[in-house]
Amino acid sequence: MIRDARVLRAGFVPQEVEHRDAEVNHLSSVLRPLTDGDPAETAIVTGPSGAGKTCISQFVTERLREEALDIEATYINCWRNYTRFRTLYQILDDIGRTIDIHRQSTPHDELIDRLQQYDGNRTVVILDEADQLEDTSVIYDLHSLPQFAVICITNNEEDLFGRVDDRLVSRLRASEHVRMDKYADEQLFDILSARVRCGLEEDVITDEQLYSIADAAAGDARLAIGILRTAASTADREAHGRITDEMLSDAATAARTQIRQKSLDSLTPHQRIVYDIIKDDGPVSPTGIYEEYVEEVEDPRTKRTVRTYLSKMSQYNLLVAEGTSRDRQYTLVTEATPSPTT
DNA sequence: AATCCACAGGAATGATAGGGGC
DNA sequence: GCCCCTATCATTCCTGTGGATT
Repeated sequence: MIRDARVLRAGFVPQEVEHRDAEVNHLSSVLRPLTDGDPAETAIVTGPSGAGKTCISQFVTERLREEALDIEATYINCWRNYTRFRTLYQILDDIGRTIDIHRQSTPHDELIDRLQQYDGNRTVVILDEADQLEDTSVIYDLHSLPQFAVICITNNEEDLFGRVDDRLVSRLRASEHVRMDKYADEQLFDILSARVRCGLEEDVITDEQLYSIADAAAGDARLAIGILRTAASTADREAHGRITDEMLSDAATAARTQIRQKSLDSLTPHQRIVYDIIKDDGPVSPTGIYEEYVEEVEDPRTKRTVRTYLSKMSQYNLLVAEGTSRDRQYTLVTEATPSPTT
């Protein structure tokens, strides 16, 4: 029933991108100078999650590499923990300059020097989720090196600009912007059916079912494909000839909880306790949370630290903060469960 | 209107862990 | 084993904000 599992995987870059011609052309034109060996501007790609930012960035760079021999590309996901050191390290690793670098005992400056001295091919560096960088100076580091072309991918450009220093902001504002929106349901449907054509046998899933996936995913292509993948693998495992509606709705909830679980697993015990307090007590004020927290643990951390936990968890989309100042309250992110119809 | 209070989050600092060089 | 490096986490101090209190 599964013909080609690759096309359903997260991170698969298709041969043809649906409904993103303008954005693809725009980004291509920014990177075009590279094919003549010239430096290219920094590009910023913004849009909500699952809008195809990562996909078109990789698609464009791959196509560029088909056209010109001497272009390298490296993809870095800055999501979580990506410090300046690790980012630089990974870039160097990808271009093969880490042979004699020791993971834990090399100064930053040494890494920068390596990059500066790099005299190999022009390289496209895709910084995915760049707004998640702990230390945005990496962008600055790269920006000033002509042999690297940078694509910064971010959900929200203000989040990114708010965290880089002023020198860079003005330069980034001047750089090329590719803005993307959520997919409409029909577009999502087209994307899904293209994947189904390559990935699944015939008649495994109906058009109506694809529409209901598109609807549940609310414009998020990554989520939509995730749902399709999970449902397909259930059907495959149970040796069912086709995907049932029940598998689909299970897959939809699974896809959501999976994302949440991943974030949850990365919490420290103390953070987890704070999370559970909010889960059990519903909307709580920061002081309420802290008092409860002090009750529950042996060696409580400071208030400031708990505040850091709270803002971290909101960033991970586990919590939402409502209200400002004194009436601020924290709640768990309400599970969005869009119903198939309506 | 002035003041107070709870809160958010930046910056600097310190403690601790772990890898490599010697 | 000691020294040097970085990472990571917590703490302390501090500034800014906005609603509440007087």
